Amino acid sequence: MKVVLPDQTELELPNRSTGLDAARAIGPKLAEQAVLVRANGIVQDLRLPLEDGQPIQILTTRDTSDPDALYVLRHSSAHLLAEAVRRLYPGVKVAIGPPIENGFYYDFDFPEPIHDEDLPRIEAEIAKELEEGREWTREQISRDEAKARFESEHEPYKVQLVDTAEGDISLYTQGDFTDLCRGPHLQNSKPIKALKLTGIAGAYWRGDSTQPQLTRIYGTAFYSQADLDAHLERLAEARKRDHRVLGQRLDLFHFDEHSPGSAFWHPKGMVIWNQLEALRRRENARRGYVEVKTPLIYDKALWVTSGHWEKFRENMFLIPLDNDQVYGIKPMNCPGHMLLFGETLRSYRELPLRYAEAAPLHRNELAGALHGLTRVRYVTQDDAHLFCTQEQIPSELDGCIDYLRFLYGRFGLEPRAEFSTRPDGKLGSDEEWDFAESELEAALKRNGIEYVLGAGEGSFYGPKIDLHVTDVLGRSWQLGTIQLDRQMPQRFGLTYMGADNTEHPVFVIHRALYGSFERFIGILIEHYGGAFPFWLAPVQVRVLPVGEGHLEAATAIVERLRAAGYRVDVGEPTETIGKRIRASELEKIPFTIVFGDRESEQSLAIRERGGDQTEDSLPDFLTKLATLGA
RNA sequence: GCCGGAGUAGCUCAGUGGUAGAGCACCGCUCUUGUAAAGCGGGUACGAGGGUUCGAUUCCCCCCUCCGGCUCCA
Repeated sequence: MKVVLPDQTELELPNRSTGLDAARAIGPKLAEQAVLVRANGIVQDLRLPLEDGQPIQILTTRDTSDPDALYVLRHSSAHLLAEAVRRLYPGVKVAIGPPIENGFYYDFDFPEPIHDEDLPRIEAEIAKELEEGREWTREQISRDEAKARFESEHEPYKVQLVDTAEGDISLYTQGDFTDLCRGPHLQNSKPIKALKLTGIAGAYWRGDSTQPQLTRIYGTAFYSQADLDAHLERLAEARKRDHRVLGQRLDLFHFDEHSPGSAFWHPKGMVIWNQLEALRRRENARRGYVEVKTPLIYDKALWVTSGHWEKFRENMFLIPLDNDQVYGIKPMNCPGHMLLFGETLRSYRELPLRYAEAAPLHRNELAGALHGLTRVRYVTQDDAHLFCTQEQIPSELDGCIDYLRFLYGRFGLEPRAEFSTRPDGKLGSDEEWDFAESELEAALKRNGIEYVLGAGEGSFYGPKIDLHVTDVLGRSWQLGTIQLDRQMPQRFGLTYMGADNTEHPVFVIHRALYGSFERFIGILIEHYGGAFPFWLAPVQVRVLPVGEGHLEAATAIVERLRAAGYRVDVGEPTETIGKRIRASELEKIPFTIVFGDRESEQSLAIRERGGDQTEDSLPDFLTKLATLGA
């Protein structure tokens, strides 16, 4: 047989040769440093046979930043962790231990809880393993054999995994630890030059909250200590961009224990909010939306009709009244909009009817799920409900997608699209979902949007197109969403009178493009690292009089700029000019004007955020600002 | 909600079974400033409740909040 190397040369090999055989055929050094092979672009264990004619690429310990090379390193590291834990904690049961983005974890069922202080001890045990050196061997056995083996080792989680696995089972052994594992793995532990355990957390077996909770140990590993150091440095840098840190430092918002999950918006934070609101209003109007306002609380009967009582009650704040009635504070606007639409018999001439409302919503999120602005209980969606005929669905979806592109382009955000399909416990029939899902998927394809499938991730009333972005800590958050809903209008008995003088069912598209103001602003803070573009900056220009004698002239400049509509303040000369410039930089104000003896309205000393300095007349500066406006 | 961790001044942190300290911020005074921190002085704090103890910020219990995960979701 032969395989094709990356430089297109062909390598002749005996039949059934493995990746390692191929490496050996090229050179002993390569064989020693090899960590895995990419065969036909797919990662494969070095111990597995190649196929005739395949293009192959051998990755080595020198591919220190290749994601696949890191993956295999970390996967093997997870096995070292398990070996160490089994030695230190007799009676522990092992579950699973995969590599993940930036590291790896292993889930254990400990007889006694372990704590942060245990980590150094485990790390030391792993260091010992690394010092001794470990080799991985791979074997393939039948399912029955594997099951018997893990049963005799009293590893119930492994037995369960075997039960649900398909085909033969592969095992990897290093030291005295054998794990059920698909691989691939390193040849030996030599390439693991830096390994660090990063934390302990609870995690449900198989990600299911009805299953027992296991103890997850997180760690990370690299091909060099320098890479680990750089990784930790990046984390520290990311932390500085964290919207919770910047929100405080830039005086944008805060949280108080008297209302967990509900932000207090400071004046500077409200500037950003209001800029987003203005953009939304302007663009909604341009795109044929109409603004409405609906109640915040409704009786139980409304929530029963909408399906929220059945599907969403856990997340709702309820208000019991004396007379056995219960009211619920709205977690979504849709039921109110259904009532509004159904208030009168609608004509086909009125459709599509696009109701927009950015009302406060309250969702009783689990206490442990709250997270800065990205997961709050008091949430404000830039919500809209598009009531339309079946025929209008494609064009309405196209309109939403166009709007999305416009909006995200405005901020330079590049979200990932996810197509979320029917969940367990959906409302409505499979046929209705077939239709709704096909409409959404067609819209994605028609508009050339790449997406991943979120099977079972849809809302209880309809499938969704979701937009996700990643925060500085690598967590993915959903922002915008477009959902097609047949259920809600049906439940509210909504119809329209067609041109044929009969009543037809109404469809509703639920759509929020920012998603929520809170989460969107949280993401923007991190996206810009607090250095907002001019049109969003809470303070756009600060004027600094050099001394007391310049305060009056500086204030006049401020007034001129304010009159032109800009957000401007003055930094009074209570401190040295150097210190006030520093403060202005730390507050990330786009322009700082220093005004002293040398300046006049004809020659302003203008410092841009970051330190660049120019000289400009006030009228020219105003002209320049106009080009930066929203 | 679950697992683990943490709550000391506005912020970042130190510290103790005998009621606490620093830097920054803030306030006052001095200086009168030229593109990322001028000098001196000053005020302010042990998350809530209960217990052990002569005495608890410190030890124990419970609650709350926050942090890292899990689950869940804009």
